[in-house]
Amino acid sequence: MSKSQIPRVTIKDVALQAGVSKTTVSRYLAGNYNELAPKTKKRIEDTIAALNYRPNVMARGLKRNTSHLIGMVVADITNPYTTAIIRGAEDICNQNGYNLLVCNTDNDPQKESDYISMLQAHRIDGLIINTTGRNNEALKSLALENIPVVLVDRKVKGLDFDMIGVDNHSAVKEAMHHLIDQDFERIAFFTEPIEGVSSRKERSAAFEQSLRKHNHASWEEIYEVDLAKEDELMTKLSHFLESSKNQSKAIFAANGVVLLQIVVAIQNLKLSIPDDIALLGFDDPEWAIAVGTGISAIAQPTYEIGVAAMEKILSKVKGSNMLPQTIAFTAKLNIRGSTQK
Amino acid sequence: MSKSQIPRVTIKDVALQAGVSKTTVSRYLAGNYNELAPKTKKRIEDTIAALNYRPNVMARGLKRNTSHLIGMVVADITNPYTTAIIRGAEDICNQNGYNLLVCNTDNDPQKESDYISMLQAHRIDGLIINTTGRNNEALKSLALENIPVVLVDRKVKGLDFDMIGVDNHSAVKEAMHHLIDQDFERIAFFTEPIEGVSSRKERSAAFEQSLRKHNHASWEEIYEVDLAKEDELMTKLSHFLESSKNQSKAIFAANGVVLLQIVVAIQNLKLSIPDDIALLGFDDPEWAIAVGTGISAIAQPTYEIGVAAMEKILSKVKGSNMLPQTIAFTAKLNIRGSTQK
DNA sequence: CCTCTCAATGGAACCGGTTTCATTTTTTTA
DNA sequence: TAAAAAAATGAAACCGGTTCCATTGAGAGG
Repeated sequence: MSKSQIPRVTIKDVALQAGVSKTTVSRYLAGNYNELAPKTKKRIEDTIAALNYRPNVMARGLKRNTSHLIGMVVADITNPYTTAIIRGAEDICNQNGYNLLVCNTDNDPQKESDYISMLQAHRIDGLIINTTGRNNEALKSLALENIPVVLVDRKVKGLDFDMIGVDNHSAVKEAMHHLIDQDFERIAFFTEPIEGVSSRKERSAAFEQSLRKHNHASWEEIYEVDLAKEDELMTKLSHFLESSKNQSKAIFAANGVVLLQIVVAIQNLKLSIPDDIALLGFDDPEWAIAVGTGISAIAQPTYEIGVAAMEKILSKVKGSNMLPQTIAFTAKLNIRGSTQK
Repeated sequence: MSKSQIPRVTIKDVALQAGVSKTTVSRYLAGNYNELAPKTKKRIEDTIAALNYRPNVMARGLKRNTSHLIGMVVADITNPYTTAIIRGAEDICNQNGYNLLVCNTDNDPQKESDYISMLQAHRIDGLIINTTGRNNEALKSLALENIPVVLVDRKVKGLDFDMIGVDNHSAVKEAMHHLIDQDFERIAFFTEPIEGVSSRKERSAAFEQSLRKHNHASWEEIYEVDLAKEDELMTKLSHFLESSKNQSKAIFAANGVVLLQIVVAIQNLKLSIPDDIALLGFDDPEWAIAVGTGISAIAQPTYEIGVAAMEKILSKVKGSNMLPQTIAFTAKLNIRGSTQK
């Protein structure tokens, strides 16, 4: 049983009540006060307040061909990295009178594709995306329709879009410098499956490169772990531990999610950080400071990344046609107890 | 300099190309295949694919008076509690062909009010809100326009809406039972300012009541902390510690955010959990298991709360007129090392 | 063969704004 | 004071769909 619909107040109601035409009200709404007689303006103002009128964004959007909606497609909304970016983006978005449509893909290309379609149907004015990298065609079709796209964290080969992220190479290099300084005999790199994800690729490549440059023996110890598979992390971790018995060792976790899983696994194995094993993470979640004597970690300026991405999108929405650029923020290495002997 | 607009393909283009009327295409879009000759259907299908046509949701919404948008207003999007709820809500939302507009208020009533207005302008079909409790009029105006509202975590006096949350009273009682069993001489409750927030009120009330029932001395030790103020937590924590010198003691953190801050503070004071001080939290963030020997915590079924909230909203959007109800999930107490002597 | 149904389709109004262009009113200027 | 210019306002078309109602055509029944 459906409820009776109460008709909402429209521009026509306001016009009638104020004794002017729709056109005049529309001018008021657009803020063209200079075309309005002061007393007319006042009358409309009062009427709007009295009727509690709120213009219908869909009607406006239909005519103007703009929705005042920005789409944000993220791979994992429960990841603190993601939420910090959303927060930054959302702040700027809000300040500019836009709203944010947030979509969570769980790194599933199919979901991502569906979402892009839905967002397109909503005629979003712009899209910020942390993409799986498997929907290039869909993204290109957005671009064809002149909807600006900004990539966050992950760039995609063959797509010439703006990209906001951090300088993964320098950050990893600095961290590795620190680890190598501490003379660990073995250093392993744990990451989610690299596949086509640019940030994972950059980080693992920088890891390997650092070790090679120092002629360190561990340069091949990159473990790719699918966290969705129950025991995979523990299996690979055990493998590393067994192969490095009686050697001093460290693990470099490629992002915050992996870092947490490794901390938990180490806990379960009743090992101690850093005595049995040192640990360093890319991403510096709030809790890193609270585990043991603190976990060394690379902090990304996540809020700023979100801000930058939204600013870029909005400038394009408003007509800028700067060429696509890659903005790489500098990440900060925070050294704590977990990597100090 | 604004770019030249490429006109998007519309229903008219499809109709023309397929050699039928807009009406017929519209019927196809609505899925009324039984009113279509099979070969007509096929022709439209092909044309849509060929032109890569995607119907404009705004045009549809304007006529149908529905946006297929659900608003979600949250107090703190960086809180894992919040993101887990969003994730649950989003999953259901997506499965039903709706999109989620996420707004982050930072617990600021002004921002909340602005957002409700914006969402109203977008003609959202429903609203899920974790409210500051200071915008009752705005929420009532939504209800007046027949837009269903579901409250999450916090109910508001005077607003007869559906509400999804947990049974705070039972959860706190169970946790207190555990703490009292452990014979702590002093137990303090740290919470963000209670103000009008129902969940905070319920939890602190249950805390006090539990202690009174057991004639425990600590029943007045409720500390309200504004985390935005730099030193407030440390000041109040020190106060508690000094007043309980040489006594065994525990702290009950009223939510995950407070819990994290307390862990960090204890860390800074170089105190040990649970030897110097025991700790238990409402909310069981993923990292709780990884701090020290694990932090005892009350886990809320956050994902399920999000799911339930969205299901409730959608059922109302689709016409259900069940009376408002309060759904209280059962929280689960996970006892770990932090409260065991 | 002619009506009668019923399936298939189209025409046109409508949703609530914006925008173009014309018209009315007011002010300025000669 | 009349003409010209400027300011204020309104009528109507439009945005891209949906929906009501009318129309067409084919097969059924008499």
